[in-house]
Amino acid sequence: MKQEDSLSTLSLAILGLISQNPQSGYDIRKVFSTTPLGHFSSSPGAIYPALRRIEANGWIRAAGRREKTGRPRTVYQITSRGLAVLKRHLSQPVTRGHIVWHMDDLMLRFAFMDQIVGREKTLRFLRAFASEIDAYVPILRSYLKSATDTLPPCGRLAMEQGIAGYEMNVQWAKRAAKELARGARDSRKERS
Amino acid sequence: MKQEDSLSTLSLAILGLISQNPQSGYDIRKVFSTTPLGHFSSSPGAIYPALRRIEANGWIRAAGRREKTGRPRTVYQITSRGLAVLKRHLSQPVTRGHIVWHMDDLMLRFAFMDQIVGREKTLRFLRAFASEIDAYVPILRSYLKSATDTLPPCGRLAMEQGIAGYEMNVQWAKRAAKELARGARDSRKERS
DNA sequence: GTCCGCATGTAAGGCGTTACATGATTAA
DNA sequence: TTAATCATGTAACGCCTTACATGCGGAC
Repeated sequence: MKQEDSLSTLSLAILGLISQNPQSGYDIRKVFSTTPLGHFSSSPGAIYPALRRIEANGWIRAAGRREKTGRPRTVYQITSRGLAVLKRHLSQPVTRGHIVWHMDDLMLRFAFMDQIVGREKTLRFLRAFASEIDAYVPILRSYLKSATDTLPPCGRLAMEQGIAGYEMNVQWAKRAAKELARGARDSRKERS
Repeated sequence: MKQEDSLSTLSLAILGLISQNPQSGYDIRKVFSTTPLGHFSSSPGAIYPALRRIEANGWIRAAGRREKTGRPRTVYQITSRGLAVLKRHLSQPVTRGHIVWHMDDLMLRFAFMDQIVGREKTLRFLRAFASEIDAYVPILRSYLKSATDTLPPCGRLAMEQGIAGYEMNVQWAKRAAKELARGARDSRKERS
């Protein structure tokens, strides 16, 4: 037993990819090693055991070996339980803890969110993301101000880099929300 | 045997802190849990074993238990071998691999660099950092352009966030280099 | 004398890394 | 046939996480 709703970052990436379309371990490795999503593992020693774990939890299942072309592959597809877990994970609220310690997980959630839980929730996510950071940045700033005398110059600059990163994320999230909202309006228009 | 020159991120953080001034595991935990450097562990199960490993490598040594006030502490100080390892790690060239997979290590290196290997090398580091990213961003952009049709909208936006982060880092590095160079000039003037 | 905070630790488990191993298929 | 590529795996190791344990000191 275990299998709570919690997903490691790698499991999230794999489950998200498989949810988009069924694929094999090799396919996933290629995505990780050839696309910029590949700030991930991509090593067989990470991927295949992870697939086993996810399968053991009943979140994916092997759907037929081998293609017509020849070499045996194992293509996995997501199960309904897997989809439920993914949805739950993607629906988690954005907390300060996520902002500070799990930014990578947040971005991954965002990347899959639209297709799994819909545009509406994605927009809410972006707003929560931006406002959590907005609340956090002043704290960092005030720490920086209070420590600026005791900090070595490079320590201060390193902190400024961190703050600049957070501010960039706020700007990005606002822009992204605008674009996605516009996209939603457009597609409503198209449908009508 | 092992103990090559490679330092895990946590080891680097700990060794760097101890190099600045001798301190105990508890001190380090406080730094990690109370300052924004604390996107690190801070849990005893991480810190104390790490201190043991570092000590076993001969990079730090316990320098007297207990303060005058009472409670027994174990204060560590860096050894000459530890300083050599730290210097070697901080002197590594900046590669694309570091940019993509180990940005946290790079920033940590930067934070300690000034005091350990000097202003000159720190400036060289910042320039190399900026130019490695400058060379990488166009690759990301061209990938984005080529994949923009097949990517879901959120996938594209997530990639844009990554690119924006890299560009922010370039700007930051240039500004930081300017400030540090100015600081160097000023202190030369003061000395004269 | 009890309770809380300081300071250090340990044990079990999970997971990623590196490196090696294995078969099967296609191209030369 | 040999080599290269596809596709999947395994074993050893390192290290972090979580959770629990322990002893001492000061405050009331």
